[in-house]
Amino acid sequence: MSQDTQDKSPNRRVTIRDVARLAEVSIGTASKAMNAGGRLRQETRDKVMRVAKEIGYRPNDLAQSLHRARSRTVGILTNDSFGRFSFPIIRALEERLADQGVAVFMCNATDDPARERQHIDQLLGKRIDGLVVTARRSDRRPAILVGGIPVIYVFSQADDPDALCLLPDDEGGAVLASEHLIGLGRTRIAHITGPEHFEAVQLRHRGFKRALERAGLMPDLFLSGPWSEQWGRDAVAKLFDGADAPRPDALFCGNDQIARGAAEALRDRGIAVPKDVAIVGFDNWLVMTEAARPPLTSIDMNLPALGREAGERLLAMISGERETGTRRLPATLVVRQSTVES
Amino acid sequence: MSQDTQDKSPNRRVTIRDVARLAEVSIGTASKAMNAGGRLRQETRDKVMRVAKEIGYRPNDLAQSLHRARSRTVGILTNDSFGRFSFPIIRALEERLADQGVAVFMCNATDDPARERQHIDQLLGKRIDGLVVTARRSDRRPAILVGGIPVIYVFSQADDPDALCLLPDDEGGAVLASEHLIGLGRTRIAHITGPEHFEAVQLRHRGFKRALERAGLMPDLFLSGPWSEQWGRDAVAKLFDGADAPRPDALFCGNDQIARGAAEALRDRGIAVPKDVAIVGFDNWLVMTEAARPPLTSIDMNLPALGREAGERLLAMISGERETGTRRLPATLVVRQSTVES
DNA sequence: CTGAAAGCGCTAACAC
DNA sequence: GTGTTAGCGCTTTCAG
Repeated sequence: MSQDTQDKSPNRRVTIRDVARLAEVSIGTASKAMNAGGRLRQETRDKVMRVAKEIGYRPNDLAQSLHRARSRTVGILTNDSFGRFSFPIIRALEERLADQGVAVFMCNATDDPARERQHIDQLLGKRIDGLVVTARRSDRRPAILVGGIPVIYVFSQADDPDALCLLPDDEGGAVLASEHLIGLGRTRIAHITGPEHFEAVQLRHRGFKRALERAGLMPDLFLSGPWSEQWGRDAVAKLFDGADAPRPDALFCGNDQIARGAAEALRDRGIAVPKDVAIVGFDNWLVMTEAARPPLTSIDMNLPALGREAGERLLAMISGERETGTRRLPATLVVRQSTVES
Repeated sequence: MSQDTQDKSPNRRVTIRDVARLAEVSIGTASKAMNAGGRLRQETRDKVMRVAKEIGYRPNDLAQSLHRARSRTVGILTNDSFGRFSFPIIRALEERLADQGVAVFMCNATDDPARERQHIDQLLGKRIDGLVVTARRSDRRPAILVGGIPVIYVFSQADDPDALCLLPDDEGGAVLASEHLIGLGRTRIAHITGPEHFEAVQLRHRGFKRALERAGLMPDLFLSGPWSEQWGRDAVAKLFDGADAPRPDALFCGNDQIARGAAEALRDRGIAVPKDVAIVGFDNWLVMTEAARPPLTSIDMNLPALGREAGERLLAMISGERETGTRRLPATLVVRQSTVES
């Protein structure tokens, strides 16, 4: 019994030495047999493999890593406490790396620099081959200084021009949204969005202006506030309960929560969506877009694609390629009933 | 330049040998100095430490792990593709473990058994000291067979009685919700919830019945459907648009989405919440509870507490304690305006 | 109090 | 073809 609890490592302690002994070959031969390389009689190779499988041998990555100077391990440092944006990215990243046998350490720093440093130290101790940094907001952050290992910033930007940053194309997404509304024949389009200090807000605003100006429309309806449904409702009150200025016939919202709030507020006023007013959101957050009445057309930032790309670039950097600069990945328009009658 | 790119490991390759050489001591002495143990002249210890700091020495965890048979590393395997439930758990778990210098490998299996096996193999190769398994639903799953390392199931259950499973107390949460409504003087309480095959649905239903029966009320209003806002709206239609049976004066909903849909549907009908009908949701998902009109009273499963507890139990198991069985952690009631006028 | 040396599990270079 | 051996970086007896 106490034997039983102590001895709870049936196949963990199985070493290549054991395989070699049982297969009646040298330890070097056994090693060669396991790794595809090396000239070996097929017979010998087979015998070794068979024995290895039988006794449940599993090479010790730690020992391997010690030898090659690669741990096949990377770290991911996130500051998005809620996880809404980082989770899809991390998931796709992890998936992409797992395909190459690279495992991912997850660290959450919650915007605490001390915690962040502590995590990085720990990761360096574990000899990670690379590091991915994510954040809640895509505003600039101080670069992380780790001696010599590749770092990549996803959904986040470092203030170092040599850093590689991967971001969604906010401006392009805004153009997509605006042109969709313009294509629908709308001419009084308002942009209701989040706090102006977000770079994403500025970029989306710029895309909005660009699209409207190109179409000969005035991009004069711009409202900035918090990222909440309540703000969506309030903004609609401002736009529609006012005196006599011509009312908007379309809303491009900075996120889906604002869009949903706006949709509800219009509904409360008996204004028909999309007939009287069309709405486009941003994020394509299904719990919002699909539950809203009507379901919301929205811009998808393709976060999983961002995560996959990050994985690929990181692998490239680990194998020696040098990558720098800011790259933006395209967003996509997802049409639902808030712009097009079903 | 090419020198520069090649040589991008300023302090990664610094070994204890270098420290020893520069501090003019033997390598064994240097080691003793780094680790608190061992009898050493303070002077020597200080010199070693100083040199170590100067040249940016950081012990190689891989080498250490090879020696002790502990990697100070655990794996977490998740099947929650959306991340809504698992993220808070993982976050708290990671935090708890990081405090003890244990790093966490994150693996997402997305309910694919082959992928899951592959991940586990990889983790075993990395010699993790323990494994945490999470899932989207808290229904039973086949136990994971890993030779001898501690496994713990969080927000998920294995069909092995020897497994340690940590879950929220669904039944207790339902009692809390129901008693809150009963305490408000409501007598016709309906339970609108998710699909019956979820164990959580059954448990919450049981708690609901228990509380009502104890109060001498009839728990006869039970509606099961999908986990969506739409279902919340539909259920309200069934309950309130019907003929002449006395209408409910309170709704206990299986999650916050259903609760929000119900609140909206009541609003559409001009039924006052909480005056005419009080509503309690489940999950305390802020984007739902706070955006709803009125904001929703809800049951919080305390996911972070669950994650922390998982971390603690896992550490205990790693240091040899034996833990088995299913443990449920208490839920909490969070009161908002859907039950109590502000 | 400090140095020397064995060995954790594995790989790669070199003998045989 | 297969065996031997020297490390990867570190800790830990065991001598001195």
